[in-house]
Amino acid sequence: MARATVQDVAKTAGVSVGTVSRVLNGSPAVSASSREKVAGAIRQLNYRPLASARDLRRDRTMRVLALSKNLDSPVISEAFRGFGDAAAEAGYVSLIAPTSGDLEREQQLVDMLRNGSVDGLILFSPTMPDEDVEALAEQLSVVQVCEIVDSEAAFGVSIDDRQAAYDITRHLIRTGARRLAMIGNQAARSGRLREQGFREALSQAGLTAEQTLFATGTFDFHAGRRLARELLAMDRLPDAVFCGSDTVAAGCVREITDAGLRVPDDLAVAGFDDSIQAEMCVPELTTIRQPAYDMGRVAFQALLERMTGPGAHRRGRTFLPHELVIRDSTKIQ
Amino acid sequence: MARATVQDVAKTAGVSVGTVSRVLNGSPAVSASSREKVAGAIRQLNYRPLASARDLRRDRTMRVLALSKNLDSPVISEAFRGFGDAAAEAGYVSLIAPTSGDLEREQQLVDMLRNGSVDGLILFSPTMPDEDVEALAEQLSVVQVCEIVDSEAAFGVSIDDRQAAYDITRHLIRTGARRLAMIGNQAARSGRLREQGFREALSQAGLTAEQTLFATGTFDFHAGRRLARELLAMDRLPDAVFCGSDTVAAGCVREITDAGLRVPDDLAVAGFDDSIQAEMCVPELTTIRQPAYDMGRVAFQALLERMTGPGAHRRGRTFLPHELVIRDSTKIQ
DNA sequence: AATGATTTTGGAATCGATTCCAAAGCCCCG
DNA sequence: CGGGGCTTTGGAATCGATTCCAAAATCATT
Repeated sequence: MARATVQDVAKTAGVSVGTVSRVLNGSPAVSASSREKVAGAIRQLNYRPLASARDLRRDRTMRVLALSKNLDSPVISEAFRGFGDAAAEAGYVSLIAPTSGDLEREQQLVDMLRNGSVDGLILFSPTMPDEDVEALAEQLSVVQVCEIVDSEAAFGVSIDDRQAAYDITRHLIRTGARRLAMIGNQAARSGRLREQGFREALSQAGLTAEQTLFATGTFDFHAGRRLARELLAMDRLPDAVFCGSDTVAAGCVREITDAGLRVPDDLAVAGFDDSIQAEMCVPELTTIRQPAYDMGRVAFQALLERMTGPGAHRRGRTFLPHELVIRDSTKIQ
Repeated sequence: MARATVQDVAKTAGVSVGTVSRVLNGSPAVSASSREKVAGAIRQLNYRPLASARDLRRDRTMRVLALSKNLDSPVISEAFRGFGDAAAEAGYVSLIAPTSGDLEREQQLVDMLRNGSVDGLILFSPTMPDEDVEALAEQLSVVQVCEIVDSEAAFGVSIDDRQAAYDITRHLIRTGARRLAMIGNQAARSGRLREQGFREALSQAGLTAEQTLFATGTFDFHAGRRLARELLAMDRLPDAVFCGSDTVAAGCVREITDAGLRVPDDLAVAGFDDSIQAEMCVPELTTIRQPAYDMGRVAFQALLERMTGPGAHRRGRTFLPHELVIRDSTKIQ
């Protein structure tokens, strides 16, 4: 029992393929009686228009794709939810694919945009070099989220990572910390911006970083533990450590606690993202809330504009407001 | 600058479209000189075959899709990694889309299989009724993972949830627990199987459940806390509580600890999944390891068989071995 | 050099849905 | 009843890549 085609429906309904197509696409130029006959035939044959044929003719797919390294990041999963909701409202199907940081896999997925498998692309954390992102955005509909290449061609949505790191570092200083350390991720552009904000806040207070550690491989709970161990091995402990993510901060807190020290009394810890991990941690983490859901929504809006909008593409970045969330992993006042 | 077509490439290379297509598809029936000319033209025009045209003609897309409620579950993200790796090895592109438990969204995504946007579908946690899954699997290539409808037509991969719950409950009993409680998720088929295993282990030991609580909305950290509060309000505390997920167990541990009680001395806690949360928890959780990555791989293999295999489809379920991971949230010996 | 076998090529037909154009059908009004 | 305008319809052309068939080119052999 092969798939029914528009021809089969036309024959069954006793009309022409043109009429069937018109019914399918809600054209008003169809009589009620034809509409009914076609609807009946469609039901009878369990007909669905073949996507590839439709896409070929229409020259668009009504599908958009998001690429990220991982799926298990709370920020990404939340941003994708916003993206997906906005996409659905506009009649688009949204898909996501993890690249695992593998360039070849990423290329294969980006090719889906190049070969018209999807109409638009969201990049969360590209592995490819910046100039490739730029070249891609030059021709096709691409929007970056969280990690943004500062480019003419590409459009991006994120928080102001530098400012956010600045804000939370200032909070650490305000609560009395003088010897500050940082555990960051230099592999990510956002990580470098956060380092910058961290250093600016310090130098503005007349301080310098006591220690800055950067993960080499993954930036996760275990990395947090490992790097915290290095902090604990220092001759004189810092007062506070700013971590580039909640997950890493949680690892940090865990290692400190296991060593018999107390957070925040012996060593304050600050995270980033305000993911569920910040609340699961004991003590709960002071962190920066990223408006991930909204970032996703805004990203889709920008993508839609690029896909359908007039020639003049909107460019540059959009920064959404972040929020300092103060909890018990840092000292009071 | 419109997209180049196979016609353009043919003209530029000075050959026919047939030859271009043969080069694209690596047919041996092309002379070296033609091959070179075509390769040059492709590079010059930056040509990519249009997916929709190719898919239409070939009647397949080399794309597969996975559907799940959420993205942020560690089991799902890991299973999808296995699925994606296996897919890539076979030359398929794998995509994932969250449904948010919304039936309409799910239908729209399932339609991607019906209308040939993808060749196969993996279902992690369908929202649609069982008979719909079955009807779908009757006609098209569908494989279930984790949550499996026990059907003739559908093929599925999971662990033996009943047995796993039985095993971990027996461990609780072995370590001295007599008054056991459970916090589960009756909304999921796997949750119901786990409840069954829990009860079987109890009755085999001549015990009955002291308390069984089920989440009504989401099954997450906060739900764990909320339900743990109910346990703590009982006249006489249970010895141990089996939770249907690590995340919920973590919430449970947190609530118990905040109440000034100690895990496992006052109340032992067991989780499920062996996700990173099990290690982030203090004390770390005794739990059941699901071979999520392998489940994903096996699921793709099954899907591939359904997509390309001969008429006789493999049916039924495949159970992969789980593993009891003993940590500090349960008593020793 | 001719013949046959083999390799390589060109180009038309095809996949299925959409769209455009012309023709047919309908309605209304004088 | 005829004709101008409107609605509705049929069907061919189209989107771009693949594939099949026949023709052309090449090669080998005598």
